[in-house]
Amino acid sequence: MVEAGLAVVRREGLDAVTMRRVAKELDTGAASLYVYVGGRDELLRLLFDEVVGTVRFEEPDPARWREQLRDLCVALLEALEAYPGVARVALAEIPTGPNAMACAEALMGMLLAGGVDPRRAAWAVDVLGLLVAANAVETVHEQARAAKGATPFDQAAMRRVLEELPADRYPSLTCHVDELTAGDTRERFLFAVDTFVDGLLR
Amino acid sequence: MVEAGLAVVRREGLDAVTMRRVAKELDTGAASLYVYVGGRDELLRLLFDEVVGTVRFEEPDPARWREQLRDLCVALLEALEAYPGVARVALAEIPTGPNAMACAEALMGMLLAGGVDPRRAAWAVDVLGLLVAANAVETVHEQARAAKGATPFDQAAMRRVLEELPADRYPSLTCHVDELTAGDTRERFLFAVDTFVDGLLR
DNA sequence: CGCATAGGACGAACAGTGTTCGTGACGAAC
DNA sequence: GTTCGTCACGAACACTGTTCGTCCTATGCG
Repeated sequence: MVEAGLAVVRREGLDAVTMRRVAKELDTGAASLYVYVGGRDELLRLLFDEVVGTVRFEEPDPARWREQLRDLCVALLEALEAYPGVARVALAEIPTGPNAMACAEALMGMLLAGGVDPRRAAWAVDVLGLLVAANAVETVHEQARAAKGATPFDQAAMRRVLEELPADRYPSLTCHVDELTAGDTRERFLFAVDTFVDGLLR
Repeated sequence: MVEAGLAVVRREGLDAVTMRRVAKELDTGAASLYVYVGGRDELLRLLFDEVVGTVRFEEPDPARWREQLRDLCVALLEALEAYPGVARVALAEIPTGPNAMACAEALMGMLLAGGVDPRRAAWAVDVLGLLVAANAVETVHEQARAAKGATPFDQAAMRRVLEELPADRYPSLTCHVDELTAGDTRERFLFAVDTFVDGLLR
């Protein structure tokens, strides 16, 4: 059943995951699903945890912790991007599924291995999760627009908006249009994670 | 009309902002709204920009730029928290309203005043916006649960989840329950912003 | 072997949602 | 006074999540 839900997400996105749609995927009626799952929200939570469960990670190694942390964040982002919209579930409420907890455990372990003190490490786990989820959501919307509209990237639209801004009221923005539209989502995501970890190390 | 929408948001949250509900607030029918606004999405965009427009900020001052940046982020967060759910609009797509752009302009100006090079500053504006929006969404959900359930804070629920975790599979998490549940949302938000800016300064 | 009972499956219905269409009413211009 | 155009809006459409009550099956029991 989770499998059927994931198939729908992969093909048509999270919004297409309605009880009737998933039921049709299983050749049954919508009401039958309520025997196995409490409701749509619970189904979405299960889907999210299943997606998070697809990422594999290694034991924290003090010698390579930063690389490991980076890799884990990227792997998480890629997993969430493969199932468009699922990241929104993580923003709706703090995930507490077993796979999500395993991921948090790994993040925490890596930060501790890096010598970050427990308090800052604990809060950093939260922030990193937020960054991954928020970035995944943004990427998905970009993909959706790319698939529908003519512009392959959202950068063009953003550039147009910036160029039409009055230069007298928005001097800093209009002076740096190139910088503001530079880089793809992956680069920007790595920038966010890397500078945040930089900050963790003072 | 935006005013009516904001009144509904303030009292009942973003989910209560339906076309029929806003129409009733204006003593008219839902169909009449489509004369002034393209659809629900556009209405939500207008609401978001209006909320962002309530925050006031000063000219970037190289001597106090970090304090100014912090204050602006906090002001933004508080504005979004006052209108529960509106922050979700910013996560659904990159805001391009005039007030949002003015805010981005101010952020960019402060970062540039602080000597951050334009490229990193441009990307940082994005990340800070994401952090504010994501944090606002999280706070709202906490407020909603506090208003409905018995637990005044979500911390108790989180603590319960952590304490029921098997210690052998989640050693780092179960060892640091106190750190993971410490601090309120405001503290955690300031931590995120401050360490990110720390990272910007190497 | 026959029957009863429990449990899952599911059609229909309810109360909503965003959006559109066609009708109506009101006011202004000629 | 008549006509025209613009705005207002009730009703309808195609959906949504969820629940209720019925039906059918399949298994355990006598």
